[in-house]
Amino acid sequence: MQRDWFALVDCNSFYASCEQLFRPDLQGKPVIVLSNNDGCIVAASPEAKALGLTTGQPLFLVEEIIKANSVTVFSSNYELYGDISRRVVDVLRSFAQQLEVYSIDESFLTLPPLPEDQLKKLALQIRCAVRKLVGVPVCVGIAPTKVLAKLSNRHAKETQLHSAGVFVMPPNPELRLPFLQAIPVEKVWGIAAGLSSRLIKFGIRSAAGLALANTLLIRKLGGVVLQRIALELRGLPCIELDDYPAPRKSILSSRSFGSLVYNLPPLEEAVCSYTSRAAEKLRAQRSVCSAIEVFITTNPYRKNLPQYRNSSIEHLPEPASDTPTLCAAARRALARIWHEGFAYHKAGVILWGILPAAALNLPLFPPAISNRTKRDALMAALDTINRKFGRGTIRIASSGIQQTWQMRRTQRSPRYTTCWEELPIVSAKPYPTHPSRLPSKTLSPPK
DNA sequence: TCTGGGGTCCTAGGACCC
DNA sequence: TCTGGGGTCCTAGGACCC
Repeated sequence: MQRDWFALVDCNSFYASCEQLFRPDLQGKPVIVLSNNDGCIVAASPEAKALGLTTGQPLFLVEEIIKANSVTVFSSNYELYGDISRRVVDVLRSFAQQLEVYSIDESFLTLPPLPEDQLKKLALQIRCAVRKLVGVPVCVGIAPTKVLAKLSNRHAKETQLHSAGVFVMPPNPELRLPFLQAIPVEKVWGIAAGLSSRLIKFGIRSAAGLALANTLLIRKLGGVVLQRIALELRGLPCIELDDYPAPRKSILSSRSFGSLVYNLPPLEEAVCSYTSRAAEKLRAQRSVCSAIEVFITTNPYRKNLPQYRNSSIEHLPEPASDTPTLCAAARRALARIWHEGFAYHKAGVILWGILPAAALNLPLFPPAISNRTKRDALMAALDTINRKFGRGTIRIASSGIQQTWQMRRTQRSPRYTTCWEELPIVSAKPYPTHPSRLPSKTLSPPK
């Protein structure tokens, strides 16, 4: 029986593409997007990559390249990227039997068992549809397994000029072998520095080497995880499509501060603010949590300053999801670990012991209007208002007003598609009579 | 001066149970 | 005098992903 195929659709330099989408003047130019707090590069357009700018580089190390080449720099704008991502997924759904949103810029699709040429045609249609309906470029890799689809997509990206950004892995394993031989083992999905150095010690250097390696050796070097990867490389699907993601088992919210924090009050504000965000995510998946962990840390890169990091877990008397209860618990945990005399650089909270809210054991004879009912109603109202008018429209007072610890986002673009005040303005000019006088597009951010 | 944030899965080892 | 074997659950830590 012929099996379905897997397609991996991956947006090219996604965050940079989102920025270019509303700034046509930046098409074909070097653009980078920074991590939270404007710290590292998290996305670079192909033109920026050509200058040597890559994901993960700290900004301050590449300032000269940026200045010398007039690279356009953006702070991250997750409101925008999240919205564009949803639009891409909407388009992809119309092509897929099943779809798994793997990350903000990647989705796996299952496709029916079609001949190779038809698969390629379908891949081209997907690519064109996303480009036309949303506006961002994507590459499509198709293969019999997810691990091979990842490699296929990588190949499509690397050979975009003559592959048109799509690639279908040959169905015949023997024809795939030369392709796999050219791929270094550390480029395979699921194999990072630790595993690859162990594999290389045993002479397994390429994807083909891993596909053909002895099963016992694979098991010894990387357990069942590596074995699954090896089988997938041989074309045997072991990693299923996850089209109904389970609710999160832990929820983390953390940030580095815009500047170092020395005192307890601003640290409490930050912890309450992150707790509010985590609680919001918790309620969005209709769950409650049983414990909350708070962690704080100094800046590990500042070797000249005294270093300290610690965390503490506060167990709740009964599972909860309301912001005031969780904030109170978080502050108790923070009080246990805070020490004077350190320059704090980052804090965060993690919600543990997550259960469906519906599974809560309620008292046998609850009062007509319990405290829980009131809290649930209050939180539902708060979430509704914040969804409608923007995150943080209503927030708990202990998360602070000034928020001096807030992260830096000095170069953020407008939230073009999710905020009424920041909608792009398109200005039209009288149509010129001669083609040589066609104006460049004048889509511009609002002033 | 300046170095992100948010997850998952697996394994080993200990506690505990019958 | 003789003191097993097999299972589950939980947790911490590691490795990996984007």
